[in-house]
Amino acid sequence: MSKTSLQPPRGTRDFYPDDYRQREWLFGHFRRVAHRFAFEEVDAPMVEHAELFTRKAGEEIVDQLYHFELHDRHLALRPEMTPSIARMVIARAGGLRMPLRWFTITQNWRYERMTRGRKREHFQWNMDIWGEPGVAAEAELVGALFEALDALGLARGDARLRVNSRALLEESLRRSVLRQRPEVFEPLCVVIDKIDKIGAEAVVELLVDPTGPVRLESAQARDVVDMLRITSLDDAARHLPDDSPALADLRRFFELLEAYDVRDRVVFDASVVRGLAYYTGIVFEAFDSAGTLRSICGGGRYDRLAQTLGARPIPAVGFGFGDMVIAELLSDKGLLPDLPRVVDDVLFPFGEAERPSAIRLARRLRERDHRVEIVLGNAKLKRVMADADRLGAARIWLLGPDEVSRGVAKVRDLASGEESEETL
RNA sequence: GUGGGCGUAGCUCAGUUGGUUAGAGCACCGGAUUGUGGUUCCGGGGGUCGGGGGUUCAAAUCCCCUCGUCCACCCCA
Repeated sequence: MSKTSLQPPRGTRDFYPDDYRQREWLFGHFRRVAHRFAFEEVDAPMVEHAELFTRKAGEEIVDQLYHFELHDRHLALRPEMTPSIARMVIARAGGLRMPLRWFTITQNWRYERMTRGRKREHFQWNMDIWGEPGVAAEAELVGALFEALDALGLARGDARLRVNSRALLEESLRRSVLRQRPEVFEPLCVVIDKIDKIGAEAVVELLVDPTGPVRLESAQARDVVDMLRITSLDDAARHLPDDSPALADLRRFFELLEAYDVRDRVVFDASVVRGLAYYTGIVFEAFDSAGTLRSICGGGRYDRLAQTLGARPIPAVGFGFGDMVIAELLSDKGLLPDLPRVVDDVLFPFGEAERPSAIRLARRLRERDHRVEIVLGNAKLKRVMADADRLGAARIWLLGPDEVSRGVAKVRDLASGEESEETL
């Protein structure tokens, strides 16, 4: 019989106590910020019906599903949280007070090639607002994500947000390319998301490819690519009518960011479209200023997702913030803390005769929320002291035959060395 | 998917052109006589050198395959 492999499957991680403390430190910041913004935490199953995720716009994420069939059901591990949130919202849409603010911290799965900052499972903090069509929702989310970056200890200039609006693109294309075939907008976005990676020429090729999903004419494709180079709102305005709602939304969005005091950390960039098909309006992604890592987080407005899933339209906006890239960035900057184990009290019964007294004392301390470790086996005092020291325990309680017979225990403060007696 | 680096004790690594029973530091366990501490000193356990095959009198060392991991490219939340 072959030996069972002790390694976790490729692209997955074990969390030993040190790692887990670091992970909880990060999640704790996510959670505190979410609570400060009055978001409620929710969760959904890690396994969903595969069809919840299998959209047909050519997204890479669909090809990377961990999926399997079981008893004629096609199931998949969630690659992202948004569809599950959408499912939950839609299922109770009639009874939910909108706009609602929900957040999740979940493990997501994608079967993909690993690189720095990307494994096959990762945790993601999601913040979503459902039922609010205005850009106040986007601004609130961006405010929250910058608060998180600040809380984690990053300096103001360490990370920036790039913002665009798919609605801007859609409006300007509606008069030309999209007039006859509005359905190509989603695959078009998926293609132009690749521009940073494969270059403008390759994107044009994909857009005109007669066997592809978009099939633009050459001149149209070049117009689209040219628009992506725009880096100021005023330049973008020249492609649009004065009464463009998308442009007004973006301008208002930037105004609101001033009130959040983050306007200087956000730039307009027409090439940001995001790789997911369901975005419809403002999209954004945060990246480290040095530009050495992948995007830290990203999100945007996805007003048509509910319809796509067969429900009545509900406007929605959200972002996902992964645990891996931010950990790389914090680690590079020396901001990832080494967190020690925390134990308040170590209780040492010298022998089995004293153990019941130690147990009763432990119960009292635990009721007061102390973290209490009872020495479980036979040990020498010297050894127990050294262990308590290394644990970082605050106090050690010595319950010897002498003390217990007098109904007391000796308490030693390990930092000061002071000893006193406490009644048991 | 392509190219490269790495894989030796729990961890970080050393191991000279192939040559006895494979090493160090840290960690772990025990001891330095009586019921008191991260130091010190002494001792100990632990490795089929990632796995498989080959060359050789002899392989951690050379060759092939394979798995894992890291980096770059490629690709993408």
